[in-house]
Amino acid sequence: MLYAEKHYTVRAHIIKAIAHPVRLFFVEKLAHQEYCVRELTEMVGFDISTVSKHLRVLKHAGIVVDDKRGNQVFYQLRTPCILNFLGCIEGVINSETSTTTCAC
Amino acid sequence: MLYAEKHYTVRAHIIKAIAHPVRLFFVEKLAHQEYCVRELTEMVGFDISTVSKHLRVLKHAGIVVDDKRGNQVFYQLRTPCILNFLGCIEGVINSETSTTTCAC
DNA sequence: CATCTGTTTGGCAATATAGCCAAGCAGATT
DNA sequence: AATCTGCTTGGCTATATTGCCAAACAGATG
Repeated sequence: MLYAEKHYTVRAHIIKAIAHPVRLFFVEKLAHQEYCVRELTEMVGFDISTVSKHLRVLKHAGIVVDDKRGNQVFYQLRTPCILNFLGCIEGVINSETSTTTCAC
Repeated sequence: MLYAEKHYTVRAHIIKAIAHPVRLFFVEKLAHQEYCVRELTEMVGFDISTVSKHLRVLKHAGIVVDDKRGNQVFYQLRTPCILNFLGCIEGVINSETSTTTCAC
């Protein structure tokens, strides 16, 4: 058996963190500038507790960092290279033929 | 609200397809050569029905293609750029400081 | 200190996911 | 046709995820 489960579990955990519409949106927003929880909440229209939990998932995965200033918590993308990955997803969406190559 | 839910749902669906240890392993294996279901099953040690369902998830997401030859079904990576994405995940794992840049 | 804003946490219900087994289907082979 | 191998599908249980509400907590401000 060639399958090193732990190796792939670690990586899958990180990928899973961005495998949700709201969290994916946050990753893109937080790539350009930092936002506090309330601002992000207004953007997506979910309950603030839901947003807080999504941000915790991203933080735990090492994708974003938080910075508490006053009574606000600002989140920011920690690993900008995640964006390149997202370009790759566009390739999957746009490719029509089999075994297509894409921009990234 | 700036959040275009459908746009992100489509992309999250694709990412979710590779956000599982076994499927991530398959993506890497199938990038180098095609394998049939039985071969992949032997590699991971799960029930063949479980493996078949994982492959269906990858296929539905447009990440792999299948090719039936005789009574075997061969799977192959359809969008090799997915591999670049995985390099990015290594960056997340290895980065210690905040807002790190990585290779990709 | 009381209160207001901003955030997190706990708990719950609804839904989705992952694994196995059993059964079904499709080509091969005899 | 019977059977064998290879794969998929259906069904089930266990677990994980996602959303909300309510409550708790932390700084700010009055």
